[in-house]
Amino acid sequence: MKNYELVLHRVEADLAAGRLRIGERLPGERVLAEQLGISRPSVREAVRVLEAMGVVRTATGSGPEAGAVIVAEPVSPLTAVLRLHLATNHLPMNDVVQTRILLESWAAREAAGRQVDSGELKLADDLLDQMDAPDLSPEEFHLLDAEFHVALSGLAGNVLIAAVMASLRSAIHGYVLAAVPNLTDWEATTVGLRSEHRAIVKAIRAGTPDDAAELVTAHIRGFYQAARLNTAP
Amino acid sequence: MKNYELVLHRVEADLAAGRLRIGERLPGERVLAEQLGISRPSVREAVRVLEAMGVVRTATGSGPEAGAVIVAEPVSPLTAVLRLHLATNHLPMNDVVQTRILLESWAAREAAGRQVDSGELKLADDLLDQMDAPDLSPEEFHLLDAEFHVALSGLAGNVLIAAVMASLRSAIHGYVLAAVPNLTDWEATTVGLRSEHRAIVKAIRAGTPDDAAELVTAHIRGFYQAARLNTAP
DNA sequence: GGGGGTCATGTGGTCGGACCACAGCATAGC
DNA sequence: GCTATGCTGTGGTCCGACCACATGACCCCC
Repeated sequence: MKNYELVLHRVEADLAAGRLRIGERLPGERVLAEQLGISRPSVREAVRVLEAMGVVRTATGSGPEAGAVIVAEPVSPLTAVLRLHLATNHLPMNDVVQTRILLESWAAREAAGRQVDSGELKLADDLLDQMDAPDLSPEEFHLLDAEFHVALSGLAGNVLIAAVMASLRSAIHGYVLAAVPNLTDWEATTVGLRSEHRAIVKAIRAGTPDDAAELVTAHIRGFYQAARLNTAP
Repeated sequence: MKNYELVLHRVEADLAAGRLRIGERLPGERVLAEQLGISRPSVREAVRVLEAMGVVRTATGSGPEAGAVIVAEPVSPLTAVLRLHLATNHLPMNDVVQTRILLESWAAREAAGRQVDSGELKLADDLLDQMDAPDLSPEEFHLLDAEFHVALSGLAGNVLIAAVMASLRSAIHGYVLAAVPNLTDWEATTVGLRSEHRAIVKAIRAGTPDDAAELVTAHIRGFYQAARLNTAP
């Protein structure tokens, strides 16, 4: 067993046993090193891994915000894993798109089925209004688009699926932007996407699960076909 | 920008550009440190993160297997992220179960729909035969069970979904085992699970997607209800 | 007594150097 | 020709030091 794994196991056990809770601080690196009988560099390697896993956030200085604070941020590590494995070309873009369709159509169906109240839909509406601005760059448009889709996924009330969706969108953001030139007509594309978004929200509000799921599926599939993103980048 | 992030960006860029391929070796830590003008500890922190992300595998010694070799192992990092966030209690077990049902029923539907050839089903059959052994411990049984479910998910041909499924199973393995005492009758449970497994494979082989998906959904939901695992641990 | 500036303190961030264990390979010796 | 030994390069670990930063206590001046 490598020394830095001692720290990982210790922290995981402390979390599982409730000895460490979100918002609390990890012991200082020097203290942790002495407690476990290992060196500070070994502790640091473990803290780095925990940081990459979205379990701690480190900051310098003093005060309650400094040090290694326990957080629960699952999106960034999932994003990192996906991005890196997309980069190795051993994760076909087509599989990512297929997963998006599966998760998002499910979320839309769930949201429509459980009759979300209009307060939850307000964020989505606001985002759609922002996307109506006439002079958005592709980058700005897609950031709002991603936020909208993530918000929709959140309506289903499943933390894990929402996190995976958010990380999927973040991971492929660069690839999507790079594919914009493949579109024959950017303006026409945005008009279509905008009206499809409105239709999806309308279906969820109306409480018609099958319609909502179908609209989402067609929406995603249509864009990736237009952008020719269904093959490995 | 922290120094170890220099290494991460450098490696990700090299992967994306094809300058680093799977099976190749990362430059030595000392070399990397000098190339980027940073210290070896900083490089080591980055390598640790890459290792945790399933992108490199490190080993001591010399020869082609030693050093930091580029690999593509998405399951272990996903497992680690899920396990850690389950430990923080900010990821409800119910959401994980719901995700399992969604992914696995989809995979079963896909597999049944595309008429997998019997060679691909042989692994699943073999695992089911092994699970018929009369004196399996709960631990052994669930390991085989997990392997069976992961194999099924693989039949759909989506690398990402198969990886997520495998990591879900690994992450909850401990929780499942801990819940075995909740079952009123372990023997009767295994008999039921075994026959359900056979029925699922039969439906896939018969090419009846709706049946396959429905059987998988009932199978998973039934077990978690019996084991009372639908609430946070 | 109050207010503002200054320094002590503790945090992570970084560095250089050193030594160890390990695996493979070149080479010397038989 | 074969074996055994040492050389080489790899990651693994440690030590000690210094830096940048944010805070809070302290002190001086008004």
